Amino acid sequence: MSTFTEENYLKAIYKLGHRGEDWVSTNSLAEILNTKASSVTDMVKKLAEKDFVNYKPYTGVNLTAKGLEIAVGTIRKHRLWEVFLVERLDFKWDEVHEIAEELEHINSDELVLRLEKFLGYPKYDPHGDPIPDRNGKVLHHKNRVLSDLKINEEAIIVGVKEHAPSFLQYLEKHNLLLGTRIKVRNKFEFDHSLVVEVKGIENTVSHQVAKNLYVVNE
Amino acid sequence: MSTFTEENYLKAIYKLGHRGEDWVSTNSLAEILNTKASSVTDMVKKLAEKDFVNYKPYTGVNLTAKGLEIAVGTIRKHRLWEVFLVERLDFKWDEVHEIAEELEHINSDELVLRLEKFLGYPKYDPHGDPIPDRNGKVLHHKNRVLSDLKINEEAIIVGVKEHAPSFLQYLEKHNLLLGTRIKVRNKFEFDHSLVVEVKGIENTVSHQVAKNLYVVNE
DNA sequence: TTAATTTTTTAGACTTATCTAAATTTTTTA
DNA sequence: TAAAAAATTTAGATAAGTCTAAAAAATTAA
Repeated sequence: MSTFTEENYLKAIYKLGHRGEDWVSTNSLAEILNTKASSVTDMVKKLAEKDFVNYKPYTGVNLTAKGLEIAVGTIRKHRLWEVFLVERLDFKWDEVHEIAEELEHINSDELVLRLEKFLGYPKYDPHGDPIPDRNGKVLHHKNRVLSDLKINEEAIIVGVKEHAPSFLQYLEKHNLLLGTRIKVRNKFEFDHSLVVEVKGIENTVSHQVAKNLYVVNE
Repeated sequence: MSTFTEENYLKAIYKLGHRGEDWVSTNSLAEILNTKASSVTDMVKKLAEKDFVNYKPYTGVNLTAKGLEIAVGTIRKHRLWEVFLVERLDFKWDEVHEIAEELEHINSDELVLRLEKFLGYPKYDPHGDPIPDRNGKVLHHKNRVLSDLKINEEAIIVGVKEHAPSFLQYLEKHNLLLGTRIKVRNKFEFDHSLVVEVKGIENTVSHQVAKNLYVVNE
């Protein structure tokens, strides 16, 4: 069994660990968990004792198989609940993160399986993030972002890297929702902004936006 | 704001307080909360400081308006989630208590309102308990139990007083579900058991069962 | 390659919720 | 109504998770 807090630590380690480094640093964890480095050190030792993480002093942590299972399980629950909130309760995609952050810690395997079935076995959450299956398998297909595209390349928006409500609201206002077909018309070296065509209309998009939109060709 | 634990204390005080005594005793709280009297004393002082309860040493506690609101709100959430679990996720009525016990602490007014709408504004949970409305109003119509009926009186089962899975499973096996029309055929002074007729079939029912079934005439 | 800076850990303290054991108050009973 | 029993509270400890301040280790830079 793991607690609310432990699950949040494991989730954070998972998210940082899957973006590069082999060892996740104390400081980076403190930052995304909104806590202090000293608290992280304490907690990480407890997680190591429970065999949820490997911990090397002054180096960092990474997940054991046991820790990985809990982390992915928590993310799975988070994303399934987000689908429920948006598709069944009519929340908007920028309103669900906080609530799902609580719901993800509800502890019942049976509940998750039935929720998944009720929702029709969705593969992605409302932000385009893949939902891990019951065995912890995650699809990782989102390797390109809008700013990677060349001039005249066409693609479809399939996900967002940034989940801040303000970003999601921006996308909504600018017709840049998931599933939208988009074509790069021009790119500017100076500020890395680009001109894109969406539904026949041209618009300028900043680098900040372009690098946070996952796309696929086709 | 109130914590998980505080909500459970307030709920417990509400349940005990609405069954008689003006002041709920430390010991009775300890018993239903599965904790020790000394822990209850500590907690109750903290609740009094937050103005959730009135506390008189060596006498007991009762709820303030603020405490009542939290208690009823928590019960409202619990019962709405139970409806969701049974009606949408196909759980059985004897499987939902534990899960709802966790879900009831999720903190979002908007979520509760949308869940209630999604479920079609149900008035009762799967055990026949009334769901408080958004203003905290609760229908209290279940004043009679099966053992109160006289010989040849007829009634309909509308709720259960006891929620233990073993009791609910017993009722299912004996066709004593909510909505069932029932007629008392005989009553025995000796052990207070009674003979009832359900769908033309006669069956003996123990006092233990009869006093835990809420009924209404007609 | 030593000094300065940054990162990480340790030490000691706080809060919440709990416990056991002892003390106190209330209630019961003889 | 005084003694015994039961209920309640206090005192002192513990565990989880956090904090600040200081010490130690690692990294960067001159």
